[in-house]
Amino acid sequence: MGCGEADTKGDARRRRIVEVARSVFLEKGYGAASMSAIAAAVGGSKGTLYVYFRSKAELFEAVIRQFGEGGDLTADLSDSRRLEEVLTDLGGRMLAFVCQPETLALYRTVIGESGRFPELGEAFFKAGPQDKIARLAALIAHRMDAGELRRADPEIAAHQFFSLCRAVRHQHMLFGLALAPADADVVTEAKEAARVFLAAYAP
Amino acid sequence: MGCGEADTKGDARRRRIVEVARSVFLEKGYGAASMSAIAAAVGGSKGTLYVYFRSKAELFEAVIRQFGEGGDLTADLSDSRRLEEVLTDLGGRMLAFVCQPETLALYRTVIGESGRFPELGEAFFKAGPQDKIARLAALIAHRMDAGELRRADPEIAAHQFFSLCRAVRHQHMLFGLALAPADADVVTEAKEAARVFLAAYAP
Amino acid sequence: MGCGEADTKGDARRRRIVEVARSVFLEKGYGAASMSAIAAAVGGSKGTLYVYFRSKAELFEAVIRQFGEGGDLTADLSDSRRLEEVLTDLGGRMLAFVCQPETLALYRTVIGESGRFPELGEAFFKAGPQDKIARLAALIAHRMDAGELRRADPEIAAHQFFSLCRAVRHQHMLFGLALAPADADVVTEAKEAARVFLAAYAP
Amino acid sequence: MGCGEADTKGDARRRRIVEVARSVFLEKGYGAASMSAIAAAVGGSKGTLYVYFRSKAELFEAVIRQFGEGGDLTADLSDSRRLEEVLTDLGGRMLAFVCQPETLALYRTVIGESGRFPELGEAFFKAGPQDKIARLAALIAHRMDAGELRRADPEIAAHQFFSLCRAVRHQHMLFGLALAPADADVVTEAKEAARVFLAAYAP
DNA sequence: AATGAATGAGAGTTCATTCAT
DNA sequence: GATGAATGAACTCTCATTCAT
Repeated sequence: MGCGEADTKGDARRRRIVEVARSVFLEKGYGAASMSAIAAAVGGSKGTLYVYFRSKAELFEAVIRQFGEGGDLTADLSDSRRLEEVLTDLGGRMLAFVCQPETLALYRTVIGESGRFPELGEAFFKAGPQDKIARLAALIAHRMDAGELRRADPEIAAHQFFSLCRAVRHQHMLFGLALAPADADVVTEAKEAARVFLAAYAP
Repeated sequence: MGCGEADTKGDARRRRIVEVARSVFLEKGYGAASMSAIAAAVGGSKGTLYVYFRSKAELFEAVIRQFGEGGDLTADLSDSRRLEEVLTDLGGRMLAFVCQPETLALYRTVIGESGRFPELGEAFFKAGPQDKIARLAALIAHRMDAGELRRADPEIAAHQFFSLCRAVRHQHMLFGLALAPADADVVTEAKEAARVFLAAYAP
Repeated sequence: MGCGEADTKGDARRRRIVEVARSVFLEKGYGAASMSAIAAAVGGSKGTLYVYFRSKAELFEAVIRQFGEGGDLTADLSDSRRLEEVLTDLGGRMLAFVCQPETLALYRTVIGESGRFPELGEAFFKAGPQDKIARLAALIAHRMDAGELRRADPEIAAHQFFSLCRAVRHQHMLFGLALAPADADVVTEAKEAARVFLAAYAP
Repeated sequence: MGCGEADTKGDARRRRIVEVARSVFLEKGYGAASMSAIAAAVGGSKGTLYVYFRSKAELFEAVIRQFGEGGDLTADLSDSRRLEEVLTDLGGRMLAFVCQPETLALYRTVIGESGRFPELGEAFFKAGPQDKIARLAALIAHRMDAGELRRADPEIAAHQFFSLCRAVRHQHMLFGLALAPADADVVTEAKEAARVFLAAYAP
């Protein structure tokens, strides 16, 4: 009453639903996750889910949107370390994030449903990968300006760097062919990606 | 009976079922594809499907296994063109293949279900991508032997090259953010991948 | 508080609910009209409906009861016009009223639910048709006394006249086979009903 | 096997479903009759209903269509009795039929849903009342030709006669205000209708 | 008096699967 | 081998109703 912000009670409930739904969706996939199962996991009734979300698809979307915030991958423009170090660091963190079981499960689910839910793939991409790519691209552009990198389209370059990071391990994991990497493996792969990238973009 | 090889009639039926099921699975995804729909598309009865496959999952697996054969991506070791040309050609063909709507749909479906069907992801990977990577690795090894490329792990290099090819367009398509590329776009992207790759692996 | 008659504020609210509920019930029918929809149309919350009415059925009943007041069909005993004219006039007004979309919708709804809500059919009939029939019967009795009509049961005669008015057009409309009649059609049908009636009851 | 007509087994099941569904629909009305209840009454599973009918609405329609066949109301053109007798007989049979509880329940249900299922009202009317009216109109036309009735539109006349038959008792029953009539009451009302009708159409 | 979050039963419908023919 | 009718469980979603605030 008289407070500045909000409907905190309802919001808390809503947040809790999204959180629980996330774990169910990621474990079972969109199709196999039932609203009953989610309601049971939340500890409420099915009807309540529909008080907060108009449909299963809408709940799923909320899960996806909330997920984009994960993975703190700030690329600091003023970072003064040698570029190789910066890229290895950034690539390593990104790779460790996307190899986490939960992230991987989400990635799989979103890709699996993108054909039928086009807005969903878009929402996920914009909430997650796009942002990270944009920040890396800004860093790359910065270093191009500084003469440390050959001039080229920084966004394409950013895509390439991230793809190189995910070229082996993550690709295998996507298909269930590899387990989560140890920290050392992540660094090795990021380093290798940085090496290829820097050779190609040396000024 | 009395023939040398096979139960040809039953085999033909089986093949037809797999073929039809593929199109249904790819269009709707595993969860949303119903056995009824498949039976109707085959032109037979639902019961018949169960004569050939013990369950929906088994039929799905058969579909995946049969799929690996697509995409003629032979990398000819004796190809005498300059490596840049060979890579651009090969990368372009690979990219064009994986951007086809059907291939993309399969890719999505397999990735989407890999968490729940681990053997399936493996079966797909082995029947498809692995083979192509192995052939490219052989080519790369050959050129390393010839001194055209710096010595390194040829399999990792192969993964990197394919990842570079798929870095932008295919990545976007996976999430439904881009339409299928024109032929020229494919070539451009393959060329760019070859450029980065060759810079990194110059002897 | 402190006023002579009533809880006027609550009464106003109650009246408003009934009014809004009517339109919803008539549009959707009893079964398909949801309390949510009614609450939304009223602009209040679902809970409020239950403050004024113990159940959906009770609200429905209130709607029906309030409806009888429609249709100004006074039959003036002292009307000195020729009986044919009076009947045509009266029959025409009645027919026009019952062919109105809202009246028709109510009629359908009440009839549809009369099997399960017997008090409801009765309430409607008494609030609506019965009254009109009684007034017509009084008029007919008056004219019988005056020797203008053969002596007979005036109530049966009244029923017959109204049934004759509704014999064709309204009957078709009930089943969705005809649209609302133009004014001229109404007059024609009322005139025909008066003709048959007068021939049968000529003294 | 090798028989001339039909799929008798499936047809029998289908007929049984329609028959059972009819009793449930008439007892509860369309909205309140659930597919579960119908399945239970049939003694099968809900899924089976959907083998024979694509939806609840379609099953309902089948019920209505099958109902039209009821009520043997042949009007024999060569009937040589006096017209009054013929009409009393015919009107009485019609009235007895429409006052049967089951017929009345159907009538109510169809009218109640006609606003939302316009094709349904039409289907019912064409399968039932229309036919009876047409036959009576033919009889009336025949007697007009014979000079026994004043010349006029025979179809309107037929509507009027049936409406006169239903003017009192049936009208009350529709709203749950009267019980089913005894046989004698039916005859009385039919006779009265015939009297009014003949007075109006005397040559 | 008014709210609106919460409920749980039950709606119509679809499905993978079975089995007698 | 092929069928297709039958099943019953599970699905998403809606509803009338209640109750703490």
